[in-house]
Amino acid sequence: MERIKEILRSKSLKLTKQRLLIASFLFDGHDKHVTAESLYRELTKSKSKISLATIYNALQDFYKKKLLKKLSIDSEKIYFDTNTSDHHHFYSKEDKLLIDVENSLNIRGLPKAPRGKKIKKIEVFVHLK
Amino acid sequence: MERIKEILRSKSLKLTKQRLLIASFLFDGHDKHVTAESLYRELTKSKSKISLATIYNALQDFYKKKLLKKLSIDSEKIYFDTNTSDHHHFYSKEDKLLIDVENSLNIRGLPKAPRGKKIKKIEVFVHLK
DNA sequence: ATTTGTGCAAATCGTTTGCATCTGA
DNA sequence: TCAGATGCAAACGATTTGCACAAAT
Repeated sequence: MERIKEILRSKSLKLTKQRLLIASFLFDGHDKHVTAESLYRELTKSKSKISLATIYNALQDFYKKKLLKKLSIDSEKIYFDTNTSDHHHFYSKEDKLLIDVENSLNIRGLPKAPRGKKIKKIEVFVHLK
Repeated sequence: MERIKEILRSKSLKLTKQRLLIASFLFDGHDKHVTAESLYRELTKSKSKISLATIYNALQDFYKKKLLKKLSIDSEKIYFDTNTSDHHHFYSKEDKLLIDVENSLNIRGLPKAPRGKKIKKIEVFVHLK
């Protein structure tokens, strides 16, 4: 728990009951992929009382402080990834399944970015069936 | 125009005024990336009368008939691509710019798909800044 | 004549926001 | 104390849908 508090403190995020609840779940050492909805279901499963709006706010706050990565793999929902390192994903839409693919990928043959533009990041989604 | 009609007929899509308008614009021989909104703006720029709902319906119909590719690069909107071949994209969120990257990409180091799953397609988005 | 498409407006869904109230520093 | 967080409910924006009317086969 002190580890969790330290994470929030290091980002100047106030240690509220709700944020501690969310952060404890997200940053338990295991990589996780969540949506606001899935996180809400998970946290309210136990007796915890927290509103969906607070979840949305917290996810945005954590994302802005770079504690989470945002994945726009599907126009339907926003996924957040606790693994903030450079990596890719397997995605199964029907199973709502996201699996990390560590960045061992070697991509060759990429044209250079249009003039005036730089490459910010390369995102590879491997869609499964 | 006979070419456009043939495209729709080959997919058993009725030749309505609105679909011909949309298809003529989309399949003019140049690869295009559109959203429902951008297409609506484009088509109503001239005197053409067409409703946004019809655009949404037509895009979905064309997509289901594989005349368009759907790009979920951004959780905010759905982009449709008239280039239905296997290829990738540069994307600049701020410029709302999508550029095709022909499939000369060579990706190595990809882990095998989880058991029971097959790879449907690999989508590479190169985010620009 | 029958099937299919169109176009409104209303409904839906994920997400954001306004605001009164509460709470951590 | 008091800036910042919470939690409703209302607002939002993109997309979908129900349904009466119109058009294509």
